[in-house]
Amino acid sequence: MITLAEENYLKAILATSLNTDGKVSTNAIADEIGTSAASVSDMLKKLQDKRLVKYEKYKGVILSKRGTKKAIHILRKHRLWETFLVNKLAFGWGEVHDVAEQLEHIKSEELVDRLEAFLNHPQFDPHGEPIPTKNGEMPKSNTIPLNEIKTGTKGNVMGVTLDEKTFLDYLTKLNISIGTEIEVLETISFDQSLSIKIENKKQHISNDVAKHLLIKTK
Amino acid sequence: MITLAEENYLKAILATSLNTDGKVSTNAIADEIGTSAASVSDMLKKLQDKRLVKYEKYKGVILSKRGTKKAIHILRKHRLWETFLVNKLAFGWGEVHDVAEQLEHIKSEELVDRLEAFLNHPQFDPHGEPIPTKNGEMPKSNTIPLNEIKTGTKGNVMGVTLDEKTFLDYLTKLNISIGTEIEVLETISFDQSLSIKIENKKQHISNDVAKHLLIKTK
DNA sequence: ATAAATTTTTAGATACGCCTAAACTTTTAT
DNA sequence: ATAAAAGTTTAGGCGTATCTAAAAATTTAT
Repeated sequence: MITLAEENYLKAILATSLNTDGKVSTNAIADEIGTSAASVSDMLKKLQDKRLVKYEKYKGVILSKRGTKKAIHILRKHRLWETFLVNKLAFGWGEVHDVAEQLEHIKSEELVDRLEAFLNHPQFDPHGEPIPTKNGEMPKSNTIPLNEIKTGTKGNVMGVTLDEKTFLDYLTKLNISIGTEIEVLETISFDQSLSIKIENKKQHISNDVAKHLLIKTK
Repeated sequence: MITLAEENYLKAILATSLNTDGKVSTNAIADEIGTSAASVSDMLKKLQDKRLVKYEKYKGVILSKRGTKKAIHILRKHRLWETFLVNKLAFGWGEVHDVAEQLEHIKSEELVDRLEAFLNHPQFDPHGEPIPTKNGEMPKSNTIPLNEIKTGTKGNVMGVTLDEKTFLDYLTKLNISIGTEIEVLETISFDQSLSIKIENKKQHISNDVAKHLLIKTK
């Protein structure tokens, strides 16, 4: 049996390895989880014993095949629940993370499969992140950040790459949500900020905002 | 903070006190939870310290006001989730209990309220049990067991009072589910068994089955 | 290349929740 | 009324997961 704490470690190792690509350090995991390096050391030994990670003292850790499968399954559940919360229960973008963090640990294959079907087999969650399939594959999306699309072209918001409440609240204020059509009218060369059109209304956003919006052009 | 184990004890004490009405014995709780009497003793002391129960050594335990509120809230979540699983995810009667037992511990007032609204404020769960309101009130239903209704009258199944897989599976076989209309044709005085009519088909059931079917007559 | 700084591990403690065995209360039977 | 039976609590121990402090290994700087 795999415990709740162990599941959180696997998830943290996966998340960290996606950023750094490769072996993950004890401290990086401690930061991600918000615990001490000592606790991480302890736990890595246990995960090693259960063959969920490959761990060498002082050298870092990577997920084993089994560990990767487990971690991706947790990620799958997390993103399906987030989709449920936003699409069915009308939660706001920023409010779902904590609840999904609890729901992702519910153990029932049947539940996950039925939930996925109930949501009509979504490929991406409300933040635009890919939802792993039952087999652990990641759907690839052909989106690009808004600040990289050509002036004069239109596209639809498919997701965001920043999960901060202040950012998501600002998007709501700008009337931007998943699916919103945006046209880039002009790019200011001075600060790379953008003039855009949403539902026939002209608006102006910083490059910093634009780069976190994933757009699918037609 | 109230732990998962503590929540399970509160739920068990509530469930047991509903059957026996009054003080609950250590052994009764141990049976309900499936643990030793010693563990129960331990835990009752902790719950006492947290003012969730009123406990006197060797004399039994009852829930405090705060404990009752907590326990009813857990029951509310359990029954709302069961309703979700059956009504939205098309789970069968017998399959939902274990999953609901996990879901009931998810902590988020917002989630519970939105879930309730999403389910259209149901008053009874798929087993016919009342779902406590946000204030902790229990909806009253005017149902009576099938073995107590007059011969020759009709009614609809509103719920069951036994939550055993073999029983629920047998009901499925008999074509009985929530809402099914049943007419009592005859009661056999020898063994109190019943001849009934469901969708124009005559069937015969034991008194033991009939007494666990809650009927609402028109 | 050696010392200093950083990172990581080990050691020792604590809280939770469970267990078994033994001791103690209460209830039941004679 | 007393002994036996049943029920309950205490004592001691175990596994999980966490912490702080100290030791060890690795990396960085001089």
